[in-house]
This record gives sequence, structure tokens and C-alpha cells, in this order.
Amino acid sequence: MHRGAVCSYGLTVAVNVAEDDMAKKEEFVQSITKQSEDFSRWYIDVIVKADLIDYAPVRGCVVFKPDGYELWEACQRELDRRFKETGHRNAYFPLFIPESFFMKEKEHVEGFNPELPWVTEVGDEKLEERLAVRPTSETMVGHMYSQWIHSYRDLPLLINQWANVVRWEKRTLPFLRTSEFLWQEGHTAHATAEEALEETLRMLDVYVDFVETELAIPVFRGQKTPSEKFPGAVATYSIEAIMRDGKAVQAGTSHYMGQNFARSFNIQFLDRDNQRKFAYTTSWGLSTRIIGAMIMVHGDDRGLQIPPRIAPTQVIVVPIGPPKARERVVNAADEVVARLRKVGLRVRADAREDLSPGWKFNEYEMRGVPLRLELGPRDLDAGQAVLVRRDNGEKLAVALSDIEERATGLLEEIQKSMFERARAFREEHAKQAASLDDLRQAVREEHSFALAGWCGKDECEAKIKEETGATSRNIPFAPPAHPERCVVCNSPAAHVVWFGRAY
RNA sequence: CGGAAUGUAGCUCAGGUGGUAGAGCGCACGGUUCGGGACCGUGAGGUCGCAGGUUCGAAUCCUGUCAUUCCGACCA
Repeated sequence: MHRGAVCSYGLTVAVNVAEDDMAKKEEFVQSITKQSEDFSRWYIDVIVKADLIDYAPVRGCVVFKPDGYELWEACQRELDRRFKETGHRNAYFPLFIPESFFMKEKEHVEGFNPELPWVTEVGDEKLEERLAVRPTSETMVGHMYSQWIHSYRDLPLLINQWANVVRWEKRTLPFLRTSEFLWQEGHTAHATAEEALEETLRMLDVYVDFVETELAIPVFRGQKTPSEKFPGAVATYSIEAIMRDGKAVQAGTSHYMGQNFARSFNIQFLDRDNQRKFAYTTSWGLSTRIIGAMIMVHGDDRGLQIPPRIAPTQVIVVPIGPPKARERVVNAADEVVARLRKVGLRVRADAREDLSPGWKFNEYEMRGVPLRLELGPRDLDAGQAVLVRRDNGEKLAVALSDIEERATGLLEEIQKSMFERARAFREEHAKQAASLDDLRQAVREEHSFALAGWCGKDECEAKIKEETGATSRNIPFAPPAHPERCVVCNSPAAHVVWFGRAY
């Protein structure tokens, strides 16, 4: 811990300074647990240090701080645009759901009952009927749709809701599983099964497009096995992402309900042929969990790494210089910020005088800002700025005259290379398993997904979970291979399934 | 919901066998600094998670409770 400053000749001083810098770098990095050391620890360290969330004094609940909430706002912005483009409109349904509504759909109530919080009294008075705090809104929406839909002319009904929901989870993890979370839930009603199924898959594709384009997370799309489907659905489809520790996160789901909820809630319409028919419904949801996935897919030992397209701050401008040069660099920085904003970039300058440039470099890397723009006296003399990429650390001296073009181009490149890196990782971590041992090896030792044949029996699926800790993720529409036998019982495979350990 | 660990200043933590609380970092003020987490000086800041109990006296011992982390069961 001794500085080398007392040394009297240049070479020694230089060596000691370099060692000192290394030591400091180490120290900084140590404040975030290394991914390889303890991935869970790393995750918690990063989200707290990057100021995304704070724990609330209620079990399993968190506060989204501005930097975390802005990530969700970016997701909302991009998703909402896609929902509108596909003909949906937003509405809002109540937070409280009468107990009797849950009784109407047997599978549904059984599925959610263990995690429902209930309102039983108001002031000193007991309520006549208990009210659940919604875990999802199918029942309330079903009830309302039964009153709104009378004719085939009322269909399709395409509504989305942005809301908070509550599921009292036994085990929580910020973003990935909290007792209360934010999400969107789409609810649609259609005249025919074909149309409803088409909607279900269309919205799954909207999720794929959103997650891959905006969040740079490659996903596996497919159908859930019966044991993993939504309570009350005929079929559930999902997109599954693989984290850097090899574990799976279900990034979005889309459900085809058939007429199940329509029958339970009496959603009927008079068709062209003057016959009363039950509608076909769908629902689809994507939650703040996706932010956890983004962190775990892109983050590294230096902290967060946010894809430019959703980054609340895309470019951080750091003016550098001693007090005499201060005014000059700060003015230049302001000008650069204004110019970049003009072309639509989200840019901020950090001109705080009490923090050194080095401190800011580390800080914004930890916070995942994709691009840093350094502006010092030497740069101004040369008519340039230094751009530094978060994804690969590359430094580029760029002429101020074409800063807009270069910054925009670099952000696009970063977005692309982040997706490519994640995709390469996914390819390396997608194995095939011909036996239960293979499967265990793949998910436990190789931290991967495993593609395996499955006969379709619940027992075999349960056995896989028991033996390997992996659950079925989904049944891909276009599997990369076609194993013919069930990995457990060796009878002919009815499906090809992705298995993985899940969050 | 079961097992384990933790809870003391904003953060990380130290406080043998009970005697009224400390460090580093951060924060505030002043000054010097500024191209990869700068430095000096001064200062503010804690009903020791909460509630009981034992005791003349509890951060310390006991009981309960709440929260967080990890493992397991349950669950998307």
C-alpha cells in the first residue's frame, strides 16, 4: 500500500505508479463480485451498485429507481409501438378481483391460489366477498368481455393493459421474481379458433422481434409442455433466453385459451349465421423480468452493459481538464451534447468538478452506458473527441465535424455486436442429449440448454427434473435435430424439447 | 414453507469473558488537483433491524419477530 513516490529516479517511479494503478483497478473490480466466482452475487452487486433498484421494507418487493425504471420505460415505448402497429389499444382494469371470479375456472384458481393475497376487510368491517389482488387479469377481462361482446361485429377485440400484478412468491430475486411486478398483459377475443391461434403466434413473434432487436437477446421460441402451460390455457408458447451462467429465463409468454375462459365467463356472440357462439380468447404478457434477463445476458465483470437501443443514456460526455481549461471544455461538451441530441441521441454530460475523469470512466462503464465521449483540451486543439465503446473498450479519435454520424454509427455497431456475441454464446450453450446422463452433463457441467426427445408423459418430464434439476423450457417449432427416443423411457419421442435449469 | 448464514454510521465491516460504540470508504465545508476510481485539512453522522426478557447495567446473554442472502420444496 506504499506509494512509490519517494523513489528518486524515473524508471522506478513509473513502474511503481503502474503497479499502483493495477492495484486500484483490482480494488474497484472487487467491489463487484466476479461472475465466475458467484454469479448470483454478481447479479445483486451490479443492480444495486448501478442504482437500478433498492430493496423495499416489504418482503420480496423492490423500488425501481430512476435508472432502473427508465429501462422499463424504454421497453414500454418499444413494445407499445409494436402493439399499436398490430391493431391493439390500451385499457385499464381493476386491481381487485372478487373471489367468485376465480372459482369460475378450475385450473386457473388451482394454479394461482397459493400465491394470491386477499383483501378481507376495510377499516373495521369485514367484506362480504374477499377480493384478490390480481395475479393476472384473465378473469376480470373475461367478465367485462362477456358484457362488451354481442356480435361477430364486435370481434376481434384487441386490448392491452400496462399494470402491476402480485404473486406472493416464496423465493424472490430482483427483476426476475418479485412479489409485485410490472408488466403488460394483452387480452384478445376472436370469432374463430384459427384467428385466435394466429393472434397468439403473432404476438409471440412481436416479443421475439422486440427482445432480439431492442434488447439484443437471442431467444428460443416454442410451445410449453402441458405441465408448464398457463393455468386454464389450451396452449402456451414462450420465448426462452439463456443467461451467462447457462440458466434459462422465460422472457415472454403467449397463451391460446380456446373457448375455456369464454365458457367460464360466458363470452358469447351472435355469428353471421345467427348462431350464438363462444368466443376464442388469447392473452400474452411480458414483464420487468426481461430487464433481469438483459442484465444477465450482457453484463460482465465490470458491470452492466446496456444495449444502445434501450439505454436511457446512450452517450456520456466527460469533459476533462484542469481548472484553467474548465470553461473551454465544458462549453465544448455542452455544444456536443446539443448536437447529438439534435439527431435524436440520448446524451448527457457529466461536468461535475469534484470527481476525476478516471472515476467517471469506471462509473459509467459499471452503469453500462454504451458509448463514452471524452473531451479534453488536447482534443479541442486537434478538433476531435475520443469515443470509447463499452462493449470492447475500443478507443477512437473522431473529428468533431462528423461526431453525429460517427456516434450514431458506433451505437448501431455496438447493438449489433452485442447481439452477435449473445447469439454465439447461445449456440455454444445449446447441446443435444441422447440420454439422461448427457442431459445432466449439459445442464449442470456445461451450463447449457439441452435438446432431447420426450415421449410426452408427465412422469418422464418429472424424472428429468428430479435427476438433473432441469425443467422443460419449450418445444421448438423448428428443432435443430430430431431425436427419435425419449431420453428417459426410450419409447418413441413425441416431441423434441429444450431443457434447462431455470430462474 | 423447511435448512443455513447475516442484520452495528449512507456503504463495507471491527467491537474475547455484559460496563453506555469504532475504522475505512462515502458525505459536508475550505484549499490544491483533473487523459482510467487524486490529495491535504476541518467537520457532521448511530434509540446497535424491531419487540419482549434476564441483569444494578445489554450491541454483547435468552425468547420471539421482521428483512436480506444462499440451499431445498413450491411456483412462472
